[in-house]
Amino acid sequence: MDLNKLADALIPDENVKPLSYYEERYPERNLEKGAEVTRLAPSPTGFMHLGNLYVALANERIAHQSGGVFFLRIEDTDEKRKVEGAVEVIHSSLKYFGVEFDEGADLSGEYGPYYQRQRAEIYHAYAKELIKKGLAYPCFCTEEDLEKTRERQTENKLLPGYYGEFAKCRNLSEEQIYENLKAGKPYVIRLRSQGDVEKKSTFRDAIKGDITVTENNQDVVILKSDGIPTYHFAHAIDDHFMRTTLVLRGEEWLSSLPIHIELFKVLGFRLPKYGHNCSIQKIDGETRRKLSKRKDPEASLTFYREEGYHKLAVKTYMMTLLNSNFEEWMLKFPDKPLDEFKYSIGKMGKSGALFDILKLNDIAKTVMSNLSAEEMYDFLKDWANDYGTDEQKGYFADKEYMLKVLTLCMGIGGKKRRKDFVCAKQAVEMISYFFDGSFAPNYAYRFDNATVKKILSDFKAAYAYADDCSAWFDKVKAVAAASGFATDMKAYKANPENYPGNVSDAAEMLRIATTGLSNTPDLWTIMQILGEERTLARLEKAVSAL
RNA sequence: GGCCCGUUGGUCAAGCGGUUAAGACACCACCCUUUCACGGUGGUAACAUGGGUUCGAGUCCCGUACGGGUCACCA
Repeated sequence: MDLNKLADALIPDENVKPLSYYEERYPERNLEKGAEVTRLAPSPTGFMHLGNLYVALANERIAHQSGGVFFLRIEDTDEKRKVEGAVEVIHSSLKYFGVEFDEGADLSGEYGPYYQRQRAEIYHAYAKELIKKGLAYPCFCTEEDLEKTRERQTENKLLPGYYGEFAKCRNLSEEQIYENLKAGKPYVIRLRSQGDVEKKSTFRDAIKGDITVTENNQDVVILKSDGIPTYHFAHAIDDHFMRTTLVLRGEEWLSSLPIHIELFKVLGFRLPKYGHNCSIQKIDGETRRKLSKRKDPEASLTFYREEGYHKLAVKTYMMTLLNSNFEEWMLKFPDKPLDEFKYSIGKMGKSGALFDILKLNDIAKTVMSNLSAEEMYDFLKDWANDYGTDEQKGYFADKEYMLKVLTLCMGIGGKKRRKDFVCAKQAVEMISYFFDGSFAPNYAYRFDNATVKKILSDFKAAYAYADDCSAWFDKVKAVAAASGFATDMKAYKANPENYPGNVSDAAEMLRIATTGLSNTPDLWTIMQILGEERTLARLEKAVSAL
């Protein structure tokens, strides 16, 4: 059989050039020894998963830390999953979290094009080469054919797939092939696998260590009937010509590693290093499972933007999951930028980590507490502009006032910063009581109405805006005492049964009356910020609500 | 079901044959505090399981259980 002729008949692509052209066009990168070239290769589905950020961050750190290159390649070989504007989403959402590419789709770069659809010519050149060498062949099987053999295989408990005796088109005669072509039957190009499933070997995975791999024996599809390559084939070609040195990807790829190993071998390419990282999981009732795009809002990167999580918080949390010794480092050097941490692949977890939003929240609180009032103002304002209600947007009209509120709520000027704010959404809601339009208290006192009423009324009568903090508190004490409440905490603790309550309880009533909440910063300052008129109005409102 | 990967407190995890089995989050208690927080101190809590190997096993080997992944003209 004339294989050269067959290759031309099967893949009539005029753009195809001699193979040496591609090797010259995409030369070895001129990098320092030890520099790693890594990549992120997502499908343009328009959805960015937390897992995308997770693996992107690892790749980015490794490349940049080693003086290498981190690039973006778009795996758009599946027409059905493609979504308009998806690449823009990839860039913007990763950029928000501080992950940027050196080259790739929609960026410059010498190793492009970075969209797989635009690389058809290269795939075709190598598919033809394989055909010429007898290492690939056309397959005319229909979906039904494949389905039938699969059924037969499962019935007989055989390994499913297209291989050996089940590879019906593997040994088609020249006449049969041309007859099928003439008849216009659609076909795919399959690899003529040389592997043997009985043969196993150990493979060094950068994350998991030594793993055992079985040789591939599947005649996998390398070119689909529309002439577009499958992931496996595109991966081998692209990562070779983009000169990737380390493929760090999700562990769902581990099982197709044998295919990739054979493809690289058959194409005559040197195999890159591989690291398969585990996915972020979530506990769902009794069972753990992967964070699901459909079921879990927190799986989406947009979730963190909508909630207003600070990017540093999310990035820091990802790092704690990514490298087990990161957290220790961070605690030791709280002021150093993240990128100074020495990232190592060896410290990546071997088993899937459970997503813990409480831990994220804790980190987020610390990040937020380190902002200045101005930074916080900008951060919250940006969030409100994108995701807040009109009313919330209005909070930022009077910057002076907002700055006062934030300075108080963050505890700036005190010995220690407060850590009340987790994310922008929650922070903005938390300070809503400073804005009359949003003040909708749900008074929940722990004492009976008569007691509360007396204390509120007494305080209202005594309140003077000009009082300083200690004069103010003396009045709180006096009011508490007038209702028989303990003003000496030591005495109260010794014999709590002797009193209806203590100053703390009285202060809580005042706090609830003026803010609607039992957890707020210093009350005296709140009243100072609100001003005399509004403070009295709120006390009045609370009294009449009783 | 076959193949592959994994299993240390509720969670993230140190640990590389001899440790009182770190640390962080969460939880609880106490202290600090004129109110709310922050902070400080302390506490509860773990090597999935059964066999080996060894003077000695969370660490090495085998089995079992459980969990995860994967078996496409999807990536």
